[in-house]
Amino acid sequence: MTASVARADARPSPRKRAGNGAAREIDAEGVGLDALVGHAGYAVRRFQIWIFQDFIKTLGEVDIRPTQYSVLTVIGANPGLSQMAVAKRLGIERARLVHLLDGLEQRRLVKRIKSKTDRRSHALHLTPPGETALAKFKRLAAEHERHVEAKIGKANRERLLQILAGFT
Amino acid sequence: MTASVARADARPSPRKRAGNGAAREIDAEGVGLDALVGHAGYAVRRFQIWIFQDFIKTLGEVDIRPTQYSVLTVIGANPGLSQMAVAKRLGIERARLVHLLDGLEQRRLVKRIKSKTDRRSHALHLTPPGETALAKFKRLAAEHERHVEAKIGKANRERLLQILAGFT
DNA sequence: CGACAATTGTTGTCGTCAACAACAAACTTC
DNA sequence: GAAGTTTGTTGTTGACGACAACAATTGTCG
Repeated sequence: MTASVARADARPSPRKRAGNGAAREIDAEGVGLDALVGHAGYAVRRFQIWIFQDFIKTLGEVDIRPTQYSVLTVIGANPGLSQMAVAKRLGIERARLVHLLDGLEQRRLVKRIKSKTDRRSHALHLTPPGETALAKFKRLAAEHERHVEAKIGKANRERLLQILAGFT
Repeated sequence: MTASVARADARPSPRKRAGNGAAREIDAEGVGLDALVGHAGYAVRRFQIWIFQDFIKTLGEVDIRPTQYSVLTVIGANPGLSQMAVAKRLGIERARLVHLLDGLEQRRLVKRIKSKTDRRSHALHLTPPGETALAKFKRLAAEHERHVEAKIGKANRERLLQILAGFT
């Protein structure tokens, strides 16, 4: 079993009300995370929540969420892609992509064009206003990225991208 | 607009059917991610999905998900915590924690004990079988962590934990 | 050629999760 | 004691991942 690693910070920390049978630790200061501190998944989850919230807030004025941004970016860089290709590349299920494209198409950012060579599939394109809008989205996304840099540091952000490059 | 950075890899790559008005890029090889490669959020999201899937699979035999594990770990390390304290510490909404605890209590892993000093709050404790079970969960979680290490490398995993330590 | 398998887009359901809103009970503050 | 706050609870909404099933179309292979 190895030795137990029960408490992460051994700071005495002035307890609020260390009652015996009562609920302790009103604030989150003296609460130890125990084994959680050694788990990459926990840190990654918390960071991902923070980063998405900042993205959503920064792109709030244009009402674009991270997934929508990723879809638009890939279509913009690879016009004519099929829905399957986009879904595969982004790790989105094709069933989910249907709804995403429905929304983007209603907003006149994306067009589904019936393919001539394969009548099952749709060739995805940005509309002219979609191209203009995407340019603005990219500027806002770059601003969001600067928030990330300010939060964890320039070098750390680049190291992070390098470490996780295999998952993109 | 700066110069467009449309394709990430400039490899010729034998196209499947580079039709003009047709859907291209059946497989996900030649599809460029464009601006997404520079976004930490995208890489983090993909990594987080992978890491959670591995966690769920590795802890599949005991049917414990990441959030449940984090709740059990914190309660185990800080017996008597209130629901508010756990929710705050883990960044979970207290409304969500209610359902999580309902499930854990039905499985006899956790007990809600009415606090004497504050009759609103509950003091959270692991049951004896809960303690035993958590020990097993921790062993499985450590195994999952070794999967992470095998995936991104030992040094990279530690660097990652260090970079994201501020979010725990 | 023609039957059978595979693919593409679509619809639907299910479960997880974050974000709110509202509420009763209990506590705090003044 | 009245007003405001906190705690736990219930409910709703929406994004999201995971499946399953289906029609239309295409590919395969005997």
